[in-house]
Amino acid sequence: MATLSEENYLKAIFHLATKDHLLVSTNSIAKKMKTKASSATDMIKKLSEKGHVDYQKYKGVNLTNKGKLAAISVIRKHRLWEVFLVKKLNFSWDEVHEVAEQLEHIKSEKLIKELDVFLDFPTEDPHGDPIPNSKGKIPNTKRVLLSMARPGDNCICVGVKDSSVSFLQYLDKYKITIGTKISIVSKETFDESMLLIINNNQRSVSKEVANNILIKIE
Amino acid sequence: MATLSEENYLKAIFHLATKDHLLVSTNSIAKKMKTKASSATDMIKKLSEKGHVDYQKYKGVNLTNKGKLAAISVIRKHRLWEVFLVKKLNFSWDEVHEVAEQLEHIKSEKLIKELDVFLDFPTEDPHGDPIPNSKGKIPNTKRVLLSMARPGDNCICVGVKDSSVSFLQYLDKYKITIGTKISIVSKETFDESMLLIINNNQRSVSKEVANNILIKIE
DNA sequence: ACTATAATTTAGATAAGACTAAAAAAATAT
DNA sequence: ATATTTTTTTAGTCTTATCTAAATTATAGT
Repeated sequence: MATLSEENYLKAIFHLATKDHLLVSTNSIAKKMKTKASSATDMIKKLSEKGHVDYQKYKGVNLTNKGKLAAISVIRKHRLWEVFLVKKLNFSWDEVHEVAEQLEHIKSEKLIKELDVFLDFPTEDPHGDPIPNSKGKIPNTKRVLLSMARPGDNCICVGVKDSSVSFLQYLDKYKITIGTKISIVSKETFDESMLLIINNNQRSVSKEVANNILIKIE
Repeated sequence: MATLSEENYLKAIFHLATKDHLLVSTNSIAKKMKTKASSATDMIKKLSEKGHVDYQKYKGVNLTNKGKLAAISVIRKHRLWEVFLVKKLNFSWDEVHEVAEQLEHIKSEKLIKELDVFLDFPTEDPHGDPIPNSKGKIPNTKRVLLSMARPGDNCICVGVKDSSVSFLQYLDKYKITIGTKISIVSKETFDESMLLIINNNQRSVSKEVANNILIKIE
């Protein structure tokens, strides 16, 4: 059974590994965990001994199947708790993360099974991220970044890439949430900002914003 | 802000202190925490430095007002979570303790405030224990032990003193729960066992059982 | 290919919370 | 009142997870 700290590292490594880049560097882990590289190395060694990662000195780490399942289990809990907080306890989507970071470490098979039932088997968390099922399978939501859409496209916001408080509050301010319809008017070649129609208002968003909103193109 | 371990010690000290015996010994704390006396001494020193207890070497500890409020806050969370688990997630009363022991340490003012609202401001947990309010006031439920009742008394079970899994499962087996009506037929002077009528059946219970069921006499 | 820089690991230290063994204080028994 | 037992504290060690500083390996630039 993984400790709290081990679970957090596994989650970080999972989030850092991408389809084309499965090898995760010590530095990137340290940065994500907000610790020093030496601390990351220590933890990597422990995770390696426990069979959660494959580790080659100076090269980086790869999650093993065991480690991947452990990470996904934590992510499942995190996202289910987020749904609970928003749907049942009146949290807003920018308030849930910090609390879910704590709740995700509660150890009880029954708890998470029953929570899933109670919430009626949600498939997405309040930021539009998919909730892995109890077997560790992550539903495949084919979403693209708003920055990929082209003038004339009609889109629906289905999630966010950046779940930071400041970004979520930015979205709230302009009444952009999951389900919001977004039409693309034009895109500046100079700064990649985009002119949109949102809630019947024209609005311009920077490339930073467009790179962090996930959409479905109709 | 108290650490997880500090919170558990504070809770233990609170439960050990009684109206007539406010001074709690190192040994009793160690026993309750299932550690060694030396570990208890270490923690007592830390709690003392933080102003949670008054400590005199070799004499024992007393919760300060600050420490008492901290302990009650943990107990409030524990009991609210127990209500949640039973009422919303289909846990039985013998399954909740272990999970609530973890949930009680989640840090979020809003979480516990909203949980209270969501549960409609419960005043008792599934074992009949009173839930302190947000100010730290514990509702005064005047309950007595079944062993205090006398032949002829008609009582209602309002709680349990011992919340161990084995005792709660014993009660389930004989269909004794909160709200169950209990009439006292007689009491043996020899072993203090009691003859009762419960759910229209005569049943004899040992003094150990009678000493752990809390009742209200009608 | 060689040097400078960046990334990674090692070595040694620290804090929290636990432990054992031994010392000190308090309580109990004779 | 003294001896014995129990309780409590102290001293020193261990583990987990962190840190800094130094050493090592890898990468990039010329």
